[in-house]
Amino acid sequence: MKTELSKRQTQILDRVREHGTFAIASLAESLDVSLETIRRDIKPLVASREILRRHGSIAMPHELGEAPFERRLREHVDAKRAIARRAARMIEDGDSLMLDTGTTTSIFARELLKKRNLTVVTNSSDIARTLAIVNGNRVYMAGGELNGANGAAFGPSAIAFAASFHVRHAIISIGALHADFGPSDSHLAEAEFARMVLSRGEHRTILSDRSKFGRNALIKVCDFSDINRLISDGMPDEKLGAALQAAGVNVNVVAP
Amino acid sequence: MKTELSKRQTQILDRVREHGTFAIASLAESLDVSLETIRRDIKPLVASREILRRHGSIAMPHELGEAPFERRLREHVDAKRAIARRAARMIEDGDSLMLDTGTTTSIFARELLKKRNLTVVTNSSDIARTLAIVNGNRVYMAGGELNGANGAAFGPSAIAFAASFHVRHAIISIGALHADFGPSDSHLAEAEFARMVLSRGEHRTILSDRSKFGRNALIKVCDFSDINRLISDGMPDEKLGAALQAAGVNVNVVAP
DNA sequence: AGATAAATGTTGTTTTATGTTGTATTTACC
DNA sequence: GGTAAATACAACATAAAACAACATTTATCT
Repeated sequence: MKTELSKRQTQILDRVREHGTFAIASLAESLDVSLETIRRDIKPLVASREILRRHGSIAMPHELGEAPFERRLREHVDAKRAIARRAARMIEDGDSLMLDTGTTTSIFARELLKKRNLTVVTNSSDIARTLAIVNGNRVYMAGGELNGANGAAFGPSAIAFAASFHVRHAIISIGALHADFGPSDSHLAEAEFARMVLSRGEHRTILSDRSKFGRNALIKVCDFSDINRLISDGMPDEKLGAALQAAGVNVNVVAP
Repeated sequence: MKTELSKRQTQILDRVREHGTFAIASLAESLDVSLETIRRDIKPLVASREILRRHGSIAMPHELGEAPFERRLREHVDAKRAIARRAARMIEDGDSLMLDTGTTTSIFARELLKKRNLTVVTNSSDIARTLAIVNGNRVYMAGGELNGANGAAFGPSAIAFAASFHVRHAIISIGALHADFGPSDSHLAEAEFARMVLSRGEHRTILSDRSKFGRNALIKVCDFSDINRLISDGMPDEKLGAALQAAGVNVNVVAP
C-alpha cells in the first residue's frame, strides 16, 4: 500500500509544505521536467490525501487557517442545518441547555442565535464564542487545555465543571449509533463528557445525521433508555427503530 | 461534499469577517478577477450560510443579534490591524503567549494564524476558538461564566488558572493610558486579570491604539515599569512619551 | 551487447476556470 | 410611482490545464 517516494516527489512535498501551495508549472520548470512528469508524480500523493489537487496547482490539505473542524462544518450542511432547526424548535427564550462539542451542535448553536436569554453550558470554544456575547445569553464554558481537533475542553475538570449544573435540555452529537451497541464514540474523553451532559438534563436529545446509523465506535456513550429524543435527517432501519421505540425514544426525522 | 476552499475563497472570507461586509466590485478589483468569478466563488459560501448575500455585496450572517463586541471589532480596524501585525513580528513559531480579552488582542489572534505550534493561554472565547483548532497550536482557556460583553472568563478562578502558567510573551489591551495614572481600565475584573497576565510573561506588551492616549479609566492596571513595550498607531504626546521613556518602555509606532 | 522494462516526453483531445456579452432584476432617485 | 443606473443571471467564448494515447529516452538485467 505504501510505495516509496522518489527524490523528486520528496522535493515536491517539501516545497508545498513550505509554501502551502505551489503551481504545477513552477514545479516543472524548477525541477526541469515536463508538466506530465509532475502530474504523474503528484498523482499518488493526491490519492493518499497528502496533498490537495487544484487546477494548475497543488496545496496542503489544510491551507493555513483552514482547520479540519471548519471543513467538517461544511460537510452535510443541509442535513445538519435541518436537524439543528428542528432541535431549535424545542428551545424557548430563557431556556437552559448543555451542549457537547461537535459539528452538528456547532451549527445548532448558530440556530440558537434567534433565541434570547439562554443559559448555555458547554465545553466547546466555538459554541461559547457563538453564543456568549449576544441576546442576553449566559454562557458557562468548561476551561482547560483545548483539544486541537475541535477546540473543546475535556478531562476530569471539564466533567466536574459540567457536574455542577442542572439544565432543561442536554443535547449531544454522536459518532455512531447501532441497534445493539447503542450510541458510541471513538474518543474516550468525548464519550465521558457526553455521558455527563446527558446526566444533567431533564430532556436528553441526540443530534445525529443518518450517516451514523448502523455504525459502531469504540466507546459506548449511554443506553438508548438514557435519552428521550433523537433528531436525524433519515429514518432508522427497522432494527434500530425497534430498539429506539423499545427504549421509549422519541424520533424526529427531518427533510434536508 | 465539496468542502475545500480555494485560496481566493479564503481571502474573501477573511475580508468579510474583518469588515463585516464587503462589496463584490471591491473584491473583484482587489483580487484582480472579474465580477462573475467572485459571484461563482461566493455561491457555495452563501449556500452553507457562512456569509449573507446582499445586492452588490456580501455580509456576515449575524445581523440577528449583532453584538457590541463584534461591532467594536470593526472600529479602527486599520489601526488595530497594523498594531497586530507589528506585534506578530515579535512572535516566532513555537512561542508561548498569554492574551487577555479585547478587540485589539482578538485581531492580533487572527494575525497569529500565520504562526505554528504556539502555546496560548487566554480567557477569551473568541481568541481560543480562533487559535485552538489550527496549525498545531496548544490553547489553554480559563473557564467559568463568560462575560456577556466580550465572551471572556474573569474572576478568581480565571486568575488562578492563569497563575499556573509562565510564558514568553504577555500581551494585553488597555482601556486608557495616561502619563500620570498609567494604564487603566474601567472594569475591575478585567484589570485584575490583565495584571495577572503581565506577571506571568517574560516580555510584557501593551497593544493600544492612540485613541486611548491621555485618557483615564477607573482602575489602574499596572505601572509603566511593569511593561517592556507599547505598540500603537500614534506617537504619544510629550508628557506620556517622557513617562514611558523614564520607565524604560520600548515604544513602537506603526502606520495604519 | 541486446532485449526489455521503466520513466519521461509529445501530441492531440477534453475539461475547467474565467471572461464576455446580452438580458433580466433590483435598487435608487426624482 | 416611474425611470435610470447598478447589479445579477444566463448563455456562450476562450485560453489554460488536465488527460490519454503514443513516442522516445533512460535504466536494468541476463
